[in-house]
Formats: sequence, structure tokens, C-alpha cells
Amino acid sequence: MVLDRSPVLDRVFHALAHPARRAILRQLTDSERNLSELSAPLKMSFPAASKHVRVLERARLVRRRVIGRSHLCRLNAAPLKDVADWTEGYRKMWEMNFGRLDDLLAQMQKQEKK
Amino acid sequence: MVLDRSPVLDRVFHALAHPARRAILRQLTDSERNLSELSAPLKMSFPAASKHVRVLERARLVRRRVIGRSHLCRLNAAPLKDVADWTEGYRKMWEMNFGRLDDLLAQMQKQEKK
DNA sequence: GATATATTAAACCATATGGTTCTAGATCGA
DNA sequence: TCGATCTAGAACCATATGGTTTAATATATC
Repeated sequence: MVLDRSPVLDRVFHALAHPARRAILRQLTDSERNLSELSAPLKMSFPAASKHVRVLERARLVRRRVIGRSHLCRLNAAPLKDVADWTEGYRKMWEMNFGRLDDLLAQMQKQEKK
Repeated sequence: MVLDRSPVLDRVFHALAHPARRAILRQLTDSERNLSELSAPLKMSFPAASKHVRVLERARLVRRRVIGRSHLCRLNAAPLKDVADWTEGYRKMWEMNFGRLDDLLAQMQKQEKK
């Protein structure tokens, strides 16, 4: 199959490609947090952080519920299963590569002994 | 740790966020291919495909060796291990369906009893 | 040498991204 | 009610992205 069309993976991979967004996800592993809490540790303005949260929402990685003026965000890790599944299709490939690296290192050690 | 700085993950996730680039990786699972072969099935011009390959190279997902006028590309899946490792940190989160933290703790305790 | 092939490079374009600041609307607490 | 707080939204800016077409370069092939 030539095509690899998956708007879901497009959005999820793109969402994960920015350190601030990964940091937001990290913060949400413990508990729900509102936008202020999420933006506080990031070295950027509040609106910038808010935009990052919206990117995560479009990728379904974050859901929010509004309570008064507080927008509580929680992690939805389900799309990360898609990432894991996609990546799993290549596991053999990188394990093979590491195998070759092991071979190389073994050879180098053999050379050193000589 | 608040920050999630990892230029490697930045580049790899970004590289994986485009269907054409994932299609290129897919093509490289079988064997090495040169740029013409890689670009042929993509619905875009050759230079566009060439740019995608370069994005994959910057992410270390593709390596090329030049033989005459043919640029042979091969997959380097090693960076995908970084993706898998990062994603693995969230596995528990998606394995509990729509679960809250309570559910996760309950599951973990049940596992421990076994 | 002439010509076709594989690829890069350059110029260009439209749109997206990531950031800012400023404004405005709810809502909470005193 | 008043002021502080939380958030959205708009306007703006610089740069990146993803694509195009056209040219230039190197290498095969005849």
C-alpha cells in the first residue's frame, strides 16, 4: 500500500512535535489542570499556551470542561495508542539496527584485543 | 520536570506528521529505493517529494548513499524507538478506557495482588 | 559528442505556525 | 457593586511549511 493517509495520525504527530505541547501533556498525567496552571510553567504568554492546548484538543489528546471561569483540561491518551500501534510496525526494524550496532561493537572490541 | 525539551522528538514527530513522509518510510521497509522510485507513487512533483525525503533525513529516519546519479535511501528506524519509549510512558493512561486516576490506581493494586 | 536521466537548487506563492499585545466577556470574591 | 481573575478573540508579525515551475549539474547511454 503506497498511501499512508490518516488525518488522525497527522494531527496527533503534529501535536506531539512541539515541546510545549508535550510538556502540557506531561502536566496532565497527574491530574486535571486549568489553562492558567498549564501555562504558568511555560516560557510564553497565556494566549500562546492557550493555542497549544487547542492544538492538543484538535488531536483529541486533551479534553476540557468549563466550570465557571475555570477551563479544566484532562488528558485523553487514547490517540497515543494509534501512535504506539503505528510505531510498533517498525519495531523489528530498529531492533535489527541495534543488533547490527551490537555486531559492530563486538567487532571493535575484538579488534582492540588484538 | 516541567519542560519536555527534546529536539530529536521535535524533528521525528514533525517528520511523521505528514502522510507523504509516512508513505516514504513505508516504501523503505522492503528495500532501499532511490528518489525517483520514492516520488513516483506520491501525488506531487519530484522536487516536493525530494524535500520530504530531506525532512526525514534531518530526523535521522532516512539515510542516503549516492551511487552515480542514483540517491539510494534506506530506512533508519532507530529514532522510532525514541517515539516508542516516549509513548510507552502513557500506555497505562490509554489502557484504562476513559478511566480516571482512581481507576488506574485500582488497576495497579489489582495487578500487585496477583 | 549528443542526449536522456536523476537530482539539486532557485525563485516564487499561499497558507500554517508560533509568538506577541491589546481588548473584551464572564465569573468569582469581598 | 467593584475589582480581580480566567479565558477568548482579534490584530499583527516573522518564519516555516508544502507546493509549484524553471533552470542547472552531474552521470549514464547511445
